[in-house]
Amino acid sequence: MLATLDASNAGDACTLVGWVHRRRDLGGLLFLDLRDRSGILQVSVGPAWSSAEGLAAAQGLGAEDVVRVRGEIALRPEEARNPEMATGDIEFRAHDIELLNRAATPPIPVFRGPEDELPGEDLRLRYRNLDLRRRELQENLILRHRLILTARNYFDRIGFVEVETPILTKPTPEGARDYLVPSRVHPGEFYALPQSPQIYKQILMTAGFDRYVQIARCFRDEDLRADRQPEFTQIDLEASFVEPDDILAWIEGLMAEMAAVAGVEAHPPFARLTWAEAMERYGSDRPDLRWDLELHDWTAAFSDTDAEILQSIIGSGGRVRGLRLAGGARLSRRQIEELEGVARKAGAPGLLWAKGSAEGGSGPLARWMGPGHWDATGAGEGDLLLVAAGPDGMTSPALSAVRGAVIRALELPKVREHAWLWVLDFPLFEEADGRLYANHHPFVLPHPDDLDRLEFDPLSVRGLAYDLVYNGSELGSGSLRVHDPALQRTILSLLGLSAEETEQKFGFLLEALASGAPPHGGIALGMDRIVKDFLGAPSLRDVIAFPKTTAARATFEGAPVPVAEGDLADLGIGLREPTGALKGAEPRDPE
RNA sequence: GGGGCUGUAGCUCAGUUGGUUAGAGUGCCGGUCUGUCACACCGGAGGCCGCGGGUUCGAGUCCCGUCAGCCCCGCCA
Repeated sequence: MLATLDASNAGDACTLVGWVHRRRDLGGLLFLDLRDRSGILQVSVGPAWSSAEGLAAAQGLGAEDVVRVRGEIALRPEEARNPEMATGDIEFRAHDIELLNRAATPPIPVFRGPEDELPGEDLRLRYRNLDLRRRELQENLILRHRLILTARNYFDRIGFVEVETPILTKPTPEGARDYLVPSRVHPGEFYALPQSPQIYKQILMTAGFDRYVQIARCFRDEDLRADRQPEFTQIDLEASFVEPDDILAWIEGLMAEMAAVAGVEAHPPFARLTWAEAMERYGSDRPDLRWDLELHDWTAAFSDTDAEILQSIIGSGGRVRGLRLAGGARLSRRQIEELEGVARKAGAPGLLWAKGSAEGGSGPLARWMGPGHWDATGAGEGDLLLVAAGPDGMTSPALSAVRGAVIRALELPKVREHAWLWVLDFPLFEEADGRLYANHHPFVLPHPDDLDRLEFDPLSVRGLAYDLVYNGSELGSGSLRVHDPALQRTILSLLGLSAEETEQKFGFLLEALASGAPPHGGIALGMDRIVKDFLGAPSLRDVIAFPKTTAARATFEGAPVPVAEGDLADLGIGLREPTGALKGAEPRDPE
């Protein structure tokens, strides 16, 4: 490894291999920066120590050529040392140079000068092998490797067994769209790629693998985001005879070890909020607690208001909630309008605001406010109130979005650099289109205190579920699971599944639960997000070797692609609109 | 499915109100150069202005459509 060499190696004769990173030809003297995974070492080529063939070979080299150099490690002359460079005290005096493989002039540069911008992301993905030669991406992937290794060692040490589960699985009726895989042997029938190993790991519990872990690849056919890829990696685990605190403690221990590897601070035990507290104080189920700004409920204070709009909202069960920003009055009208835009985008009809001033205040809300209201909100001169009124389902997401925006607008100081948080007791169900949906998935164990309300007030039932949140990013999600087949049937029927559907779709799970299933629970952590957030990288693409584009394409190899009619026929598949399926990705080198 | 931003030389970008022959840096090619390290200097090649249509005497520039990349909403049990 080139960059592990230093002055102590001076005088060593050896052979080095690597890529030509850059060439500086001074005429009589010529320098090559030789690169490998470890870094860069300067190779100097000159008539005093290089063969005529070596000189000639060096003159013909270009960026990214692969070479083998025979020579000797030497201390650089005092005045030619480069303190900016890890190997800047030494150089490699080449005797002979052998070109192992010529590189075409790279379409995107691997070398990046101090003021060079990165090439466009489309090109970086199209020529991913070149992009991956850059030190930054190499370090990201190496950190990822070390984090996975840390996790595997950690779980091995505390008695977990890694078990692989199938990639060809059964389609799931709820949740994300499945990637489907046609069966050749059974034309017209399909496997699905797993959205997670959820059911398999529960079945492993019934099989007696009481501590299971897997670095599992998962697939969801949904639209992408900067923090969402269609295939991703989870640290997936499940254990029998556990309480939530067991899982939380294990994960806190894991995160402390992984964070240490990445140079991130994580000091268990982590903060805990119930879901209800998180929604009340931050309007979000994954609040970023690097800032301590909280929402307030001023419904009581405004119950006597003359503002008809507030009166009618309060009268219909809505609440008046908002943020108080010390010194926020310095925000301009225009900046506040931008915050209103943020609130509207998050579903609020608007945002009421008031600036506190010596004259009594200004802004649309201020005209409805008397001294009692100012006292109740605690706002004084120079402060800003941002208020939303309505049902919690509207004000929470709106004010959460405003909270984030105003933190940026006012550049509020962080109270901590690394904010770890558990969010507990999520509702078991949510309601949409007049029916129930599982909030997390249908296997979450209801909170024992709420069990008696399951059938007549299901929306009030909490689950024994927990999310791990780091700096406002959801890193993991888990729960205790239902192990009683009767309870599981009840929950599936609440979700609208008939007895027949239940048997057809989940019969194998229910059968396993009826075979002597231990109480069990687990969690799944988003491996890609952990690496991304530990690095502070802007996108998951920076921590995945071969990511997909936002349109779920792999542009390096060019997937997906249309397939030949005959291949489809073998699978019993006919295309409805063959022309539509044939547009798009073209093979890269169609020879 | 919807909204937004971007697309000009291999790469990163500039290009005025629509007006002559579309520029810069870098890379590439050729040359000079013995201590460079973003080497320096001299010379050169390199353009379907993403693609298609429209408006106009005239379009890189305006309009419509489309493709690609990115960000967001929906979606992500």
